[in-house]
Amino acid sequence: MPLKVRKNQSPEPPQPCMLTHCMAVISGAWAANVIWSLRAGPRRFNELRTDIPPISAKVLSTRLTELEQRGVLSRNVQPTSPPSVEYALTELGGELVPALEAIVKVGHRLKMRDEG
Amino acid sequence: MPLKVRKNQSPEPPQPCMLTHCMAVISGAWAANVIWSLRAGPRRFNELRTDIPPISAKVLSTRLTELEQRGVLSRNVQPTSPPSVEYALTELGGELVPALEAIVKVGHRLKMRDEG
DNA sequence: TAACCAGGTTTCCTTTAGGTAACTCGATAA
DNA sequence: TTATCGAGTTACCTAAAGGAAACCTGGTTA
Repeated sequence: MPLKVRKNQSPEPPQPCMLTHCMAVISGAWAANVIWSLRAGPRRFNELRTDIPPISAKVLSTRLTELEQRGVLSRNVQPTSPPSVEYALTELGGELVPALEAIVKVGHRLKMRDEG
Repeated sequence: MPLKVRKNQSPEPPQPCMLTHCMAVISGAWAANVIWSLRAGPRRFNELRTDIPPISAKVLSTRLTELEQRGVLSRNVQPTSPPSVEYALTELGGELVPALEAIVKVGHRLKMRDEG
């Protein structure tokens, strides 16, 4: 007799599409780090590069464009000379911060486990 | 005069490596969905496949192996016939659930924004 | 007038993650 | 004895994401 596929025991139907949707936003290379870096305030392009040394200009640029399109951050050009460009989290972007905090917390435990 | 690179204003030094570390765990394809599916209790291989229809056996198998190695879930074989294999979150895995809940929450807001 | 800065873009290349599909294996049911 | 099931492997292929390095542009300053 074939095994029955048990109904998933969750109290309410889960929403995997929401999960997938949001994961798509934060799982691009360095996306989470960019958001994390912005959580304390606006940051310029080259500041982000020094915050996240291994990121290349190309990937940073790609990621910033993506995140802006998704409404997570805003880009605004300061009319200074030379003009500088500031990136900042939007309100929506700010809502990602608690999620990332939770992730960092688990990161700690994972590292403890890996190291001993 | 070159622009100064402002110090990042965060109150405490951020821990981007923790973030990267943990993101590595949950950002593989369908990894978050697998964990999400297990949050309500143990699940068998084929149950996970029906929970997450687009996942292929190969990727599911890869992901389960990875997640087990990282201590996020446990695998145990029930001596039934045919033997069935149950996957369940470990305590460490359980700590990822609040993070995923936070992510789902933002997923909702992202979707609202995209749709209307 | 040559070099430098900020903030990118472009080109090119490589890797690798992921998808498909076919196959395995031991046990059991028809 | 053939088919089915659960639980995976294995082989193969491809798209696309990411890295490196060079280049660009408009202004500035040495």
